[in-house]
Amino acid sequence: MAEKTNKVSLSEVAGAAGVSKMTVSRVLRGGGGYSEQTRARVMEKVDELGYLPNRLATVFAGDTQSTFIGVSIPDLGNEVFTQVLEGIDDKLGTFGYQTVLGLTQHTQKAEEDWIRTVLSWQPAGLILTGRYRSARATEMLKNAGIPVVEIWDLNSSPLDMSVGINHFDSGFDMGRYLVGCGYEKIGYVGTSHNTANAASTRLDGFCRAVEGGGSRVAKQLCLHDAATYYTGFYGTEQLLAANADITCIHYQNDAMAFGGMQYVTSLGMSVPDDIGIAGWGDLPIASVLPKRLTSCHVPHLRLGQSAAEMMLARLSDEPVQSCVDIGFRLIPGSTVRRLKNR
Amino acid sequence: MAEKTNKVSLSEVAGAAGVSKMTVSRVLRGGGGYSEQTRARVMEKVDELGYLPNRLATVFAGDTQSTFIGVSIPDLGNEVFTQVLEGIDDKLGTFGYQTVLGLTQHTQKAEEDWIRTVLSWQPAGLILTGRYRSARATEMLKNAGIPVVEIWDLNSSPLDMSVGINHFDSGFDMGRYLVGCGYEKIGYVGTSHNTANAASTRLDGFCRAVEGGGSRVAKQLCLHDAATYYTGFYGTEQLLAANADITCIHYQNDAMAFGGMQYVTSLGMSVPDDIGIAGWGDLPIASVLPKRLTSCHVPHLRLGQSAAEMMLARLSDEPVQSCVDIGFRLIPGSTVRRLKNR
DNA sequence: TAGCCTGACGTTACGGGTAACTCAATGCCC
DNA sequence: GGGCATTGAGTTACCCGTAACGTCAGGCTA
Repeated sequence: MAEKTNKVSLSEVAGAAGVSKMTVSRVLRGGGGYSEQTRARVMEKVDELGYLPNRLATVFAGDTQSTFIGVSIPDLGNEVFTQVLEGIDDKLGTFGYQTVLGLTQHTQKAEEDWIRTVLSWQPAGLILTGRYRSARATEMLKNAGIPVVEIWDLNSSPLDMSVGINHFDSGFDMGRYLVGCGYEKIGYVGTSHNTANAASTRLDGFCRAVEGGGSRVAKQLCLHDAATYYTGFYGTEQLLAANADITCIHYQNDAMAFGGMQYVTSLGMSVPDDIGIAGWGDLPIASVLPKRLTSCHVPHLRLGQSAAEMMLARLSDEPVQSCVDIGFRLIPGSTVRRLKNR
Repeated sequence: MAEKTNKVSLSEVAGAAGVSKMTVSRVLRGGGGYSEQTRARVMEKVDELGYLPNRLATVFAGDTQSTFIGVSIPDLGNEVFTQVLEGIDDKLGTFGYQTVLGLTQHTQKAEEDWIRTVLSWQPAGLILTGRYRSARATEMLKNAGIPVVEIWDLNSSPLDMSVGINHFDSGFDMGRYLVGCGYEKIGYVGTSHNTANAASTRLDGFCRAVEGGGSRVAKQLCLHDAATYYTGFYGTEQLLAANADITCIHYQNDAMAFGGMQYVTSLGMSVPDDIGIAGWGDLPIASVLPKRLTSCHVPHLRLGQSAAEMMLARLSDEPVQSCVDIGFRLIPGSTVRRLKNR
């Protein structure tokens, strides 16, 4: 690498303009304390030399906060999270903050390592997905003394702030709805990287509702794979191979549901006459399907924006509600049938 | 905000351990120059106080490079870019670098602003999507003296390094293929945020091939919207409303192609008997469709990884090929028909 | 004309690490 | 026991901005 990045510093500009670096600093920050003549000469040299300030020095000196916000999400393959991330980055960017991305790959180890590293860069705050993390990570976060927003899972006793939805309730509602539609043997296809995450919380709620309603979850299939189209496809194949009498399948998200729907269609089955399909998340693909996909709408973009807003409010010392339930809405759709009896 | 982040510094650890901060620094970096006894006592205090190094200080002092890599992509709603980003972040993370995300929203202005800001944080390097940027941005990049990888569009005379594909050729191949299939009136549906981007370069190549082959592009529809499912759906509606005799439609990407396919299917048309559909990018959704979608495969994840590898190589002063063509592969698929004549 | 104020700057110190240097104590050889 | 390398530390300077304070000339007041 360029042995000595030929960065132009304040003092070089100062030297060129024939003033002290303090004067240059004053001109650049525009607080006054210099003559118009000096300002013009300084700005001329700034342009000429292509001076770019070194924010490291400012933050390092403790004169100001950094404008980094660390944002961790599990992965980018799941559209659910990319939408949340887009909402966050959009809002943060508008207010001059930068997103430092962390992909935790659904492991606490990766998250802990990332937190340690990113904290060493003195971020202004962190936005983290999920509520379950290692004790060491929690301790570092507490010691860091910076705002932390935990998103996705609503955390009623957050480290600092939290915005998300109640995944248990969301799963429960879906379970109750499917039971209410008259389904008695219901399957579930999802992925499982570990047991402490939002999807498994939804599954818990789902099972509770289904079993409480007198039906049963015939089979929960948790594949160790990405939660996307093809996983839904082959997961459905596996599920039906072992449980041919299942009449309805709930999926971890809409992408998997679409994959599953493609599989059952390839068998010549019809949705919802032969089998019911329910997804989750109300992803964009659902907008072009011939039948409205039974799903659960979550305002992903809004969730991300809210998280960013809470962070920004905290950073400017405004009052912040520490726990925000962004809400969800069950979408009945037409990929499950409504039986008359019941 | 916490008035004075109670960060533990080296000297505090030094004070607690009864040594100088230089000794603590030596112990933490493990280069020797201290006794086992001292090491143990220092480490004990480090753990006790929860000391986290301040990387800002190190980089600021110029003793070492930062481990930030700025990565800009147009948006997160296009799966094409999220895959690239995932490839980049994965590789960078493995080698201890952090991704600072920038979403340029397809505008040079946003990219320029982001570049200016991110450069002030002294990143180790930048990875930028696309090859067209403002003169001012280019100048800043040149002055920065850090490695820059331009991705996506192959740039044969890059600022520094480039990895991507030849979009013109890719569009050309698709055009030639569709003409070869016997289509004579072909439509195109894409989006256009500005004219200087990869998609429009593909469109240029596509038109050239189609017209050179004696067929014609009956209508190019460039919507000012996100390049995703629903845009493909309603774009197709618009296209066919005005040009009912089009027999084949090429889309900017697979998501739009899928949206379009849903629209024509909703009209009762059959693919490819009544109309041909061709996408681009070979996105995951294609893996579950009943008919293989005619498309163009691009190794997105690999592209991202290559970009990161080139960056890492440059950062460790290894020789790097400055221009890498990652290649694409036309996927004939079965959503276009092959006519016998021609 | 001394005294005070103000505008326009310069000077100094600081932050948290690290390189480069200095220094004291110890061990070892002849 | 004196000379010399080795080990285990401490000391100083520096990186780039900014806060806080100092300086100095000129204008105004009493």
